[in-house]
Amino acid sequence: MTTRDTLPQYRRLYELLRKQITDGVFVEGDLLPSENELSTLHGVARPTVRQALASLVNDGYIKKQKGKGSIVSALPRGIGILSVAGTSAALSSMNLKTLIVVKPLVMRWPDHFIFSLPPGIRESGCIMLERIRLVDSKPLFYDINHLPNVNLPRFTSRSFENKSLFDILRKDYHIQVVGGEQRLRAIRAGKKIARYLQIREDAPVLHLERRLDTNRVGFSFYSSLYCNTSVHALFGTF
Amino acid sequence: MTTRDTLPQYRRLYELLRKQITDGVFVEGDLLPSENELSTLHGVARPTVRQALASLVNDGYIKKQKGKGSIVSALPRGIGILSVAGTSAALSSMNLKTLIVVKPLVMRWPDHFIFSLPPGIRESGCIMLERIRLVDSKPLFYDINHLPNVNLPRFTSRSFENKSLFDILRKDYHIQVVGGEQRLRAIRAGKKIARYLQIREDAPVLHLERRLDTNRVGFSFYSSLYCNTSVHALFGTF
DNA sequence: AAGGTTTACTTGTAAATACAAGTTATTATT
DNA sequence: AATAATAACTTGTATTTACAAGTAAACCTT
Repeated sequence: MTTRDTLPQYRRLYELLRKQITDGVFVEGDLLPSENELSTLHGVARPTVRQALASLVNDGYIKKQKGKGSIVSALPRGIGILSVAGTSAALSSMNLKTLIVVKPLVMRWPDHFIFSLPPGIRESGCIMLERIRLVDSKPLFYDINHLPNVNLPRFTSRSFENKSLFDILRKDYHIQVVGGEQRLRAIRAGKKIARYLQIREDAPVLHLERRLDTNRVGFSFYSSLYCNTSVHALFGTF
Repeated sequence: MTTRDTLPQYRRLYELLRKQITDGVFVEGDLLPSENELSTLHGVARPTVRQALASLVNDGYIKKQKGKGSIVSALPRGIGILSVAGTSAALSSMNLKTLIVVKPLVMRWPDHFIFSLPPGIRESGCIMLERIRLVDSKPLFYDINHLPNVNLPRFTSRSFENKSLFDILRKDYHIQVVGGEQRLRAIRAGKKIARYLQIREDAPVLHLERRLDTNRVGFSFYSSLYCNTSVHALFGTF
């Protein structure tokens, strides 16, 4: 059970301000109420307010300037690559469609997996999911995801059409990405990648491999993404 | 009026602990001294210690666990160019050399710069710096940096041999990167890039363009980096 | 010896207070 | 009217104090 009643005050203030920003109560360039104002407004001490604001800075919602105030940043935070968010969030403004290449499938972990697996994970196998993301009807990403096959009820029967894997994990399974590791390479497209992305063989392709760590201890999942960057660059803020 | 040339206490403690971690005084899995110990050791209050530790957490050097302590994380094994801080740490363990292609040079900003410049920056020109980084005597990346030519005394006469631009800005000018924007592409190496990186023309190359925002208002600098990822992948944690 | 309990640590949250330092609008001076 | 000084804000740094909550080892009890 989640302790929403016992949520720390600074966390509650963070959630409130975050919602106000995402809901458009404050827009880019706006100044938040000053720390003292927020302090009296919500009946907490200034250090508590500062703790909330520090989290907002950390997550890229605001920037602070000494002597001036807390300035709201641009909302469409294209995150994606460096921060903790999925690729769907980064592309929300675009005409994005998802094509399922391989539906969620329980299988054995690959023998030579790029990342080392935590103990006890390999035994129960993994769930694999392959998708192609289309932007303006042209294939842009091809991504392969591997998740530990532990305590994810009805996962394989879920629909992943035009849905963010991150969102499904967060909303339906209360799993949040809290960090991870990534490796980036520019490679030549092989036969398979060239076919999926509809590009020439040997065309340069971005290959991004990621381990996504979550709030569930020992639960990390893995993403291997191939991206045709000839038209769209991968874009991100951090 | 003399500007205070001393760092804030929490910054100084951050630098000290950071150095001890990168120097191997503390290795992965070690516990740092407790907050109270650090407090009495360095003669600062615990909130000040916590401020320093929070920065170390933010930069990925440690992880904190309630009831246990501050646990030193593993240093990035690859080329940690994607992390906001701690780039030099990743490189220090490797046989890294830097070759200056173009020494820091004051010039006009390029007419068609990839990023839009803040107001008042274009007028005073920019400092450009081109380098090639060699790992095990083989060129790995070629990077072009543009910095605003404002209030950076003696910058052009500094040595950048085997030194991180981030470190010099942070330590000598109190400029810290607080965020930014990046664009990633996989491209084919042109003549110039192929020569600099000693690879075949048309070989796939990673192109990373970044705007680095700092704690100094209006002071952003820019980096364009070409990387041969055939041997080493670009590595990052988040 | 094995098990649970206590105790002494650790970090997390929160408050009140103080002053430094940057920004901006107002006021006073020239 | 233009300029300089001032006042009234803002965030930044730092201390002290207090208690809550998680961890682990020492301690008892069985």
